[in-house]
Amino acid sequence: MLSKSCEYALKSILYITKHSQNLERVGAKNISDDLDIPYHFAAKLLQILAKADIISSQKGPNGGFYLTADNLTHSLADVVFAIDGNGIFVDCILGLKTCSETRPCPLHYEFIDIKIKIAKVFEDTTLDQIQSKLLSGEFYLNNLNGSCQCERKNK
Amino acid sequence: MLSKSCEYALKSILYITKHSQNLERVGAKNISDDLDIPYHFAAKLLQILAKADIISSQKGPNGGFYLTADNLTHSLADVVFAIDGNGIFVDCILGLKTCSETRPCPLHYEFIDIKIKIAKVFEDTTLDQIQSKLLSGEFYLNNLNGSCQCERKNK
DNA sequence: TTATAATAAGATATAAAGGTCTTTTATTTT
DNA sequence: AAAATAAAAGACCTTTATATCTTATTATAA
Repeated sequence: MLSKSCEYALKSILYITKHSQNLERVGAKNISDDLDIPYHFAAKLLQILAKADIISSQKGPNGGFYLTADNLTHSLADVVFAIDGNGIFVDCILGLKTCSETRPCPLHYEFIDIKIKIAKVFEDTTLDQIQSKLLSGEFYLNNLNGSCQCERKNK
Repeated sequence: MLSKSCEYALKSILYITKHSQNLERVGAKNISDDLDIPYHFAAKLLQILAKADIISSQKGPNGGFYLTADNLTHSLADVVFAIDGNGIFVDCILGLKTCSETRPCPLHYEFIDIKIKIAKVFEDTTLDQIQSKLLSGEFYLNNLNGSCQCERKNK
């Protein structure tokens, strides 16, 4: 559905949203540790998001990533678009480039609805709107450790 | 959304459904040519579908792939399952293994609905039900040739 | 008994994912 | 103000997974 990169990017920005109020900064290390994302992979994705002005960053001691009031107005659709592009919102389910109203694939009409729904979920989820929900603790961003963690690497 | 393998497999079985009535046989060559699928890739996928009893095959001259009355009762969900597994129907959008009702990710409830809808489309599309629709010619399984075919290989 | 077409195993290419190292910039600390 | 340090930015490399190609085998109809 989404690339690993995009899953990581979404989890990361949700993590920042939860852990950074009032321009507090969160380090890439914290993000990668808490969400089980390879450190340099997370760093790269955060760079892309920062360049796209979706998140803000600060170098140096006590630096890290944070969200300005403007950043908080972004939706998760902006993140998906920055990492994976708009494929999930528009591409033909059978991968046909010329699939359209005038030349529909056999699943075209059914998947128009689904793709609109998917787009709606991501577009409707803006960071400022979801922040309080995240803080309430009723949602989780990481897997359980221990028993269920089938293949945990020691590094 | 789906793997390339799965896109190819779905297009192939829809092609067979359209071009094989009364146990007529369709060659892997025809399928691969008409749908722009690498020949041996198509052949491998068709093997998997044949082994899973989703399609039928016949070796030798005038051999090929075809659909029995029993094959025609299958849905596209069976094809997706045989090639990609059930991930698209059940996996967490953020890739969390432990995401569930009791430990939901921030997008869990929104995507439950979407995944059910996706499953429903594939499950509801059975080959016998879609066959007449395919024969009517209102749906397309391949891209247009020529102008739009950005990077056509000569082989 | 020959040509045809599916079956099968395995090799190669390409893309995605993950890792190493260096550079830059900002903040401390002295 | 200068030096030390922390953390992001960036270039590049390795590994793994997916996609594609090569070659050989087996079954069957003519």
